[in-house]
Amino acid sequence: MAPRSEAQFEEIRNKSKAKIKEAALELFARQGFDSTSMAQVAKKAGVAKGLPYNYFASKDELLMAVIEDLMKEGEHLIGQAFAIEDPKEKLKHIIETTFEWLQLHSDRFKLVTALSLQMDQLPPKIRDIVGQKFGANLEIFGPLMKEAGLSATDDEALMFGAMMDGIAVQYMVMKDDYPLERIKAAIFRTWFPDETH
Amino acid sequence: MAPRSEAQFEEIRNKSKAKIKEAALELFARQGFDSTSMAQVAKKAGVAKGLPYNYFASKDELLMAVIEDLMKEGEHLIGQAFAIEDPKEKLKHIIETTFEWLQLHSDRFKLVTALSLQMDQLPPKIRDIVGQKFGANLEIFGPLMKEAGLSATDDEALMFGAMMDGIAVQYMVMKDDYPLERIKAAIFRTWFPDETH
Amino acid sequence: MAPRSEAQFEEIRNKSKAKIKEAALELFARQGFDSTSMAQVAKKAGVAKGLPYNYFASKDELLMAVIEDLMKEGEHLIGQAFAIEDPKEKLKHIIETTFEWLQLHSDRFKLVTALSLQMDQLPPKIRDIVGQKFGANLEIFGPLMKEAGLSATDDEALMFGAMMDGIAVQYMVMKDDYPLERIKAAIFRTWFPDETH
Amino acid sequence: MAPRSEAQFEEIRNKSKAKIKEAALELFARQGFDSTSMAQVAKKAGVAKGLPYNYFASKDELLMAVIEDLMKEGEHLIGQAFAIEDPKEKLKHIIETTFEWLQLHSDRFKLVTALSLQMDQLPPKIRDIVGQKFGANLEIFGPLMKEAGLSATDDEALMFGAMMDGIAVQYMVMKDDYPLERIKAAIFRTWFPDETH
DNA sequence: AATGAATGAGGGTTCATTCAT
DNA sequence: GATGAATGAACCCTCATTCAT
Repeated sequence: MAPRSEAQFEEIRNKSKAKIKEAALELFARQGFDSTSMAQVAKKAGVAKGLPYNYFASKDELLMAVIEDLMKEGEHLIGQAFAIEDPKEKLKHIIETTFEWLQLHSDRFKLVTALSLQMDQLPPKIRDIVGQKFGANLEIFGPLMKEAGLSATDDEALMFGAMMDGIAVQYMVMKDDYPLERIKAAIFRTWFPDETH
Repeated sequence: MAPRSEAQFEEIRNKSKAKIKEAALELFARQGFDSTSMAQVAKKAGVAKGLPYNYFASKDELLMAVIEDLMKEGEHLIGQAFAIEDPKEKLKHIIETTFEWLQLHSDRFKLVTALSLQMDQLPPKIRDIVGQKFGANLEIFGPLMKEAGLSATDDEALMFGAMMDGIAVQYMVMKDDYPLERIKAAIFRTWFPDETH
Repeated sequence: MAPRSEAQFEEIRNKSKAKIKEAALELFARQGFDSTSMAQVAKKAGVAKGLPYNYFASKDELLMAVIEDLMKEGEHLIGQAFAIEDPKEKLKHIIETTFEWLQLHSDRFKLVTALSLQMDQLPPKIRDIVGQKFGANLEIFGPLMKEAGLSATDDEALMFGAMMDGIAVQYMVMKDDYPLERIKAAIFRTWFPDETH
Repeated sequence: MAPRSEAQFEEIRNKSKAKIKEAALELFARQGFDSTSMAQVAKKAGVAKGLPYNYFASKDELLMAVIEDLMKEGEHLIGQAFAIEDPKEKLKHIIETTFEWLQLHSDRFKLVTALSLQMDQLPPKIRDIVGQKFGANLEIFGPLMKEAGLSATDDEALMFGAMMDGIAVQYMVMKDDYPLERIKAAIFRTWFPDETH
């Protein structure tokens, strides 16, 4: 019989990689990176213990791939927001999307945050990715708020960014005990008072 | 040698326990709980590898003891602040102390935050301690700000608390790259505009 | 396409087998058998990871085939020498060829020698091949030297054979640090003093 | 109860280290280094799987320790021989000891020889030890034979040394099929003809 | 109260081998 | 005949924990 075509192999590979990354993301996010064993990942992905190593050279590389996917997703979202013309709408959209994602995927936020907290002992490559991402977050609200006419100073933007991060962390930790909807409403009421929500 | 009295034994025990907890706190805080081995703790404490198990039934129990001490410390600080009469000064003092401690002991904040993020799989006892602490944080600023005449609504207090937590996390992650002084100044300028700093 | 004839298939098979054995020989010789993976062999041979198993039932069988080829090569060389009439020339030719091959293919000698040293746990078939070869070496110089009038006794031949093996091992280990040319010259000077070199 | 004294611990440690090294030597020698697992070593030594790592940082370090012991033993033997005044007796003693050890411990010779053959991929430290040992062997017979009035030239010494190595290798491989006694007798007859054996 | 040698489960990783196509 | 994805046993090593002294 003829061997499979390159395209077929490509598809198989992609599927397996996706399965593994998905399992890894879920487990890393829920239990933390250190507390997740490669065997667990393989099991959850429904593959043999050795397969992940066909696709990822090490546990660290798997984490990297997972994080990279996450970052791409994040960039995609931001990208979509930046396509919006109206500055106020743009900012609103970002805030809204953030809340939405926070609720939908708080585990993923947890993973990134937990990694950020132990950046010192992360493999350099991961450290770079995560660090750069975190730095970017800091600078995102300043221009946006100015554009939207919502803040006169960088300081206000800084504080706003801190608040958003704080909300995220508090929600990650407290989950259903956290008044996410209330604080979201409060934010919109405070910064977009004219509009109806 | 005369047999030691019960009190003497007690003192020896307490000293050993203290040494071990101190070493554990430092290592857990700096390297993370998972990345710290009991052997490292013992070595840093200057005791034999087996001794920690004379006082703490397991690594988890040691963590618990360490966290409990940390919480006590925190309560003590809050307690000091609450001794202040003037509501505005009380709030200012808490904020200032928070910043001070953040700079002095960001590692400890990191430990607690990292633990909070993986609460699901923490031993129940630790989970309770940490969770309760985090919950308390949420509720602390509301009354204080109202007392101090700084916020009309609970929502504002909620946002303020989130911001403080956000600042903490951002600082833990970025350390010297974070404009801590600037944001601190901005906070005081915003919430305590009359006064000189 | 016309269906290929049996002969064509045969040729294709032989080419693949040859490619794989060649790659295996080179890698086994350079890195050792244990340190060479089947994946490496396949890659070096330019075939898929599974193909070697179409031709060789296991890594051991592949080794066997490689060794067998090596032995055949050796026998061929010996055969050529034995075609020489003059006994002295015959012996000289063998010695010279040995040195030549030692320099050219010390890696292959290394492979065989290394295998010989762990014969106990070699698959029986390999053990037989290697063992028999080694035994033959022992007996080869006796008749030759007698024929050539160079040694009166079997003992001298035995010592001569040991020396040749010793030179080989020492050269394999020390490579360029070993005075191969010098010892070769010394041998000829000692056993073929009349002639010029 | 009082803890054991430092001397007691020292003794326990030494005993365990010795047990482990002994087991390792035997297994490495018999099966080869690569083919021996740490679990096997532990089992043969009668200790738990993890204990060897209390004493040797890695499998390589264990090998190093084993080799070092072997080298020390070798040096001790040579040292004893060098205490002999009469040059001829000295040489005879070395040769005799070599044969004796070869018979008694051919496995150990095998280990060192096998390692020598794969020096390229040995950890540098081991490579150095083994390489230096092998080099020393080359130079030992020259002075000795001259002293003993047995060889006029360096070349003869070189050939003699090669022969001794060759005998060793042949014996390691063929074991009981090898005429060790006969070749030993032949050597003495050739180089020490005056004496009776 | 204190010591540190010893245990063994479990984690990351490799690789010979199989098999559907 | 050929491909390479998939399997899983086995390997090296770490570390929480136990225990005799």
